[in-house]
Amino acid sequence: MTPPHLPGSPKFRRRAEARPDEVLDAALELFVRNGFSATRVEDIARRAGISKGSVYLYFPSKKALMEGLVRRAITPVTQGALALIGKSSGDPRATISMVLRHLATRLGDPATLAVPKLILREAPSFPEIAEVYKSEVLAQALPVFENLIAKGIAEGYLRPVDPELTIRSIMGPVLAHILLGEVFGLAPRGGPSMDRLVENHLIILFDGLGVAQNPGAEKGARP
Amino acid sequence: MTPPHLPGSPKFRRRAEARPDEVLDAALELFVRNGFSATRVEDIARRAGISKGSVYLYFPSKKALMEGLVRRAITPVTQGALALIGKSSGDPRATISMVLRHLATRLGDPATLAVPKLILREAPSFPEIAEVYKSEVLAQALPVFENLIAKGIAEGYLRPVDPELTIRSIMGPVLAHILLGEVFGLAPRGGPSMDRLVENHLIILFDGLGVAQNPGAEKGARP
Amino acid sequence: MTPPHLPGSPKFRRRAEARPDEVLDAALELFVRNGFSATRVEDIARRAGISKGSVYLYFPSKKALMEGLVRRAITPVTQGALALIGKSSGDPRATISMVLRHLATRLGDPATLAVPKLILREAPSFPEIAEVYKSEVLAQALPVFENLIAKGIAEGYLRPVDPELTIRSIMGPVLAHILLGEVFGLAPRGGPSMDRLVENHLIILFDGLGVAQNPGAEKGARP
Amino acid sequence: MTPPHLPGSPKFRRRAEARPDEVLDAALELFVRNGFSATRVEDIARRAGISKGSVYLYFPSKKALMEGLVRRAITPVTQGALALIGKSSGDPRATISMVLRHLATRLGDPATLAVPKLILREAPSFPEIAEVYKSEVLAQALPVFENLIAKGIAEGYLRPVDPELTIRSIMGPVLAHILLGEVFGLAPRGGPSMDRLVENHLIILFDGLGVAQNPGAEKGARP
DNA sequence: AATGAATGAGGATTCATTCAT
DNA sequence: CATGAATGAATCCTCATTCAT
Repeated sequence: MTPPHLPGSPKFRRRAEARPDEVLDAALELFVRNGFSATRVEDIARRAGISKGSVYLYFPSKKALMEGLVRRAITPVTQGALALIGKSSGDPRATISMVLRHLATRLGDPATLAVPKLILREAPSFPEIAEVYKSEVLAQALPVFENLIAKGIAEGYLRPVDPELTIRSIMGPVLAHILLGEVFGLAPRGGPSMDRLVENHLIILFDGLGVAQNPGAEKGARP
Repeated sequence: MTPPHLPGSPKFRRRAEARPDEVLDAALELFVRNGFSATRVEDIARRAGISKGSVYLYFPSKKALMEGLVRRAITPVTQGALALIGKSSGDPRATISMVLRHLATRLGDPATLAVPKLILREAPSFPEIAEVYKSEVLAQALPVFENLIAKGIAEGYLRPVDPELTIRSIMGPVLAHILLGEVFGLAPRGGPSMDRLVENHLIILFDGLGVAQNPGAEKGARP
Repeated sequence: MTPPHLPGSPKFRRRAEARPDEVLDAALELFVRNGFSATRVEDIARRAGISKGSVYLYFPSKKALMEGLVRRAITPVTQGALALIGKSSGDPRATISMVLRHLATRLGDPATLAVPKLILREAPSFPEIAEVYKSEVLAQALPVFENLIAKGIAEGYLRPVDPELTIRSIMGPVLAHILLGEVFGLAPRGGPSMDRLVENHLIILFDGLGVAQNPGAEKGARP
Repeated sequence: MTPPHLPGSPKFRRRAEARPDEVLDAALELFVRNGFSATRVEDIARRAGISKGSVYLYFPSKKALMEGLVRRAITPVTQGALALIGKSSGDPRATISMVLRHLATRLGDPATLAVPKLILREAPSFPEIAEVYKSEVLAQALPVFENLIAKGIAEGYLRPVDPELTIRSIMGPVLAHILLGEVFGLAPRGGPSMDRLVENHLIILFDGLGVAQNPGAEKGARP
C-alpha cells in the first residue's frame, strides 16, 4: 500500500517537533536582513524547509512571528548578564569589566545579536513589541547597573557621576562598535576587534583619556 | 476652487522649485516612522501636499526617494563637523569636547537625526545607499578624528590608546543615549538630558570613572 | 486513550456504520447555516466528532457531501406525503387539509426543513442537485396534487381553477410563513404560529376572504 | 505626445462616472448566481469591464459590495408598493388585487428580483444585512397590509381572519411561484404564467376554492 | 505641470485534499 | 481505520506605477 520512497518526491516529509523554532530562525534571519515588510512569508517557509501554508500551522500571522521572535529571545538574554552582576561586591570595576566582556562575547554571536538588531529596525512599526523588550530586558537590566554604579560611588570606588547617564558611557562604545560593523561593515584594521575594543574602552572608562595624574594642572602643564 | 496663479500674489504661492524638497521632507518623516516598505507613495504625496502622480514628476521611483534623501543629507552634515576639527591644535580634549557638544546639539534636531536613523533602519535593504553614506560621511569623518587622537597621544596629551577604537568610546555614549530615547522612549529622570549626558560623559572620558590609584583612601581624602 | 473496541460494550461505542450519517448531519447543519462555500470541511469533521482526514474516508470530496445530503433526504420526504394523498377520495378539501397539516408538522421539524433550505440556498451553484430534487421530489408530488385538484373540480367539489397554478395558492402561504421566520426571524405575535397559519389559510383557501356577494349587508346579517 | 489609440491597447480607458453602479450590477448578478463566497472579486471586475484593483476604488471590501447592493435596492422597492396602498379606501379587495398585480409585475423583472433572491441566499451569512432588509422593507410594508386587512374586516368587506397570518395567504402563492421557477425552472404549461397565477390566485383568495354558496351544506350536497 | 483613475503584479492568508504514521 | 501535519492553489486586498485629461 505504501508507495516506494522515490527520492524525487519530497512531499509530506514530517520532521522533528522543532518546527516552530526553525520557522523563527528563518524569520529572524530574513527580517533582520530585509526588514519585516519586505520579507515574504513564502521566503521564510522556504528557508525553514516547509511550505507557505505550514508556517500558519505554527503562527497565526506574519506579525505573530515577530512576537514569537521577541518572546523567545527575552529570557536567555537577561538572565545571563544579570546573574553576574548580582554577585558583585567590592570594587564595581571588576564587575563592570566582567559584564562588558560577557556582553561583548554574547553580542559577538550573530544569533544573539539578531533580535536586538531586529527590534532596532522595527521598533517604530511595532511599538508594543519594543515596549515588551523595554520592560522585559531594559527595565530589568538598567536599574541593576545603576545601583552598581551608585554603590560604587557611595563606597568611594567611583567618581561622583550620574549613574543613569554613566550607563551610556559604559555600554555606548560597544553599541557603536557593533553598529559600525553591522550597518556599514566598518571594522578596525587588525582582525577580530570586539575584544580589543572592550579592553581599550575599559582603560579609558576607568582611568580616562587624559594623562595628567594631577588634575587642575592639565592646561599647558607638560614638560 | 483654485485661484488663478497670479505671479504677484506672495501668499500661498507654491514655489515649483521647492517641490522636490518638500517631497523629500515628507518621505523622510514617513520612512523613518514606518520604514521604507510600509510607507506608501500616496502618503508621501499627501503629506507633501501634492498628488500621487506628481511625486513621479520629480522622482522616477519610490527607491529614488531614498537615494535623494541620502544625497541631500550628505554635504551639510559632514562639512559642519569636520570644519571645526580641522582648526584644532594643542590639547585635543578641547576639540573633542567642542565636537561632541556640537554633535549633540545637531543630533538633538530631529531633522538632522532623521537621515541617520533612516539609514540605520534600511541599510540592509539598500546596501548601496549605506555604502554612499559610509564613503561620504564616515570615511570622511572617522580619519579626521583618528588623526586628532593620534596627534594628541603623540603630543602627550592623551593616554596611549588605540585611536580607531577610541573613537567609539568618544561617540558611542551619545549614540546609545539617542537610541535609548528614540527606540524605547527611555529618557533619564530629570528633563532634557543630552547636555547633561555629554558633560557627564566628558568627565568620564577624560578623567575616568575611577577616583584614584588607592581606592578606600578616597572618602574625603583629597587635599 | 481509546479503549479497545469490545463488541459487548454498549456505551460510548462508535458505530462505524453510522459514521457517514453523522458526517452528513454535521454538514447539513453547517451548510444551511453558513452556506456551502463558507463551510470548512474541518468544521464538519469537528462537529461530527472525527478528524478532518476521516471525512474523506466516507466522502471523496466536499461536494460529495452535498450530493449525499440530498440523496439521503429524498426518499422519506416524498413517501410520507404522497401515501396520504393516494388514498384520497370524495371531497378533496379533507385531503388538502390533511396534507397541509401534515406538511406543516413535518416542516416544523428543523431536521426535515434543513435540506429544502439548503437546496434553496445552493441550487444556483449545484444545478444538478437541484435537478435531482426536482425530479425526485417535485416531479413526484406536484402531479399528484394536480390530479387531486382536477378530480375535485370534475366532481364538482371545487371551483373551476387552473390546477397547476392552484397548487401554489395552496402551498405558497406555508412557504412564505417558513421563509419569513427562517430568513428574517419574523414570527407573528402570539406564540407557535404554524398551526394557526394553516387553519387561517384553510378557511381562506376554501371559503375565500370575501364575506358574501353583497358586501355592506354583511354586518350582523347572517341568520 | 498622445500615442495613437491602438485597438489592441485597452489600458487606461476612462468611462462614465456610473462605475460604482456597474460594479454593483456585476456583483449582483454573480452573487445571485454563484453565491457570495464562491464569487471572485476578479470576476465581478471583469464583468464590470474594469480591473480587479478598480473595484477597490469604489468599495472598500467584497462585503461592502453586499451592503451597497442592499442599500441601493431598498428605496425603490418599498416606495412603489406602499404608495399604491396608501390611497386605498372602500373594498380592500380592489387594493389587494392592484398590489398583487403590481408586485407580480415588479418581481417579474429579473433586476428587481435579484436583491431579494440574494438576501434569501445570504441572510444566514450576513445577519446584519438581512436585518436591514427586514427593518427597511418588511417592517414598512407588512404593517400597512395588516391594517388594510384589519380595516377590511372591520368594515365588513372581509371575513374575520387573522390579518397578520392572512398576509401570507395573499403573498405566499406569488413567492412560491417565483421560487419554483427560479430554483427549479418549474414553469406551468402554457407560456408566461405570472399573470395567470395572480388571476387564478385572486379568485381563490377572495371567493375560495369551494363551490358551495351555502356553507354547512357542503358535504354531499351536490345535485 | 498636475491630477487621480486605472492597472495588475505581488503578498498575506485560507482551506480542500493528501498521505505517512 | 483514523489522524492531523503538510501542501499549494486560490482568493482578497494593497500599492507602485502609468497616462489620459
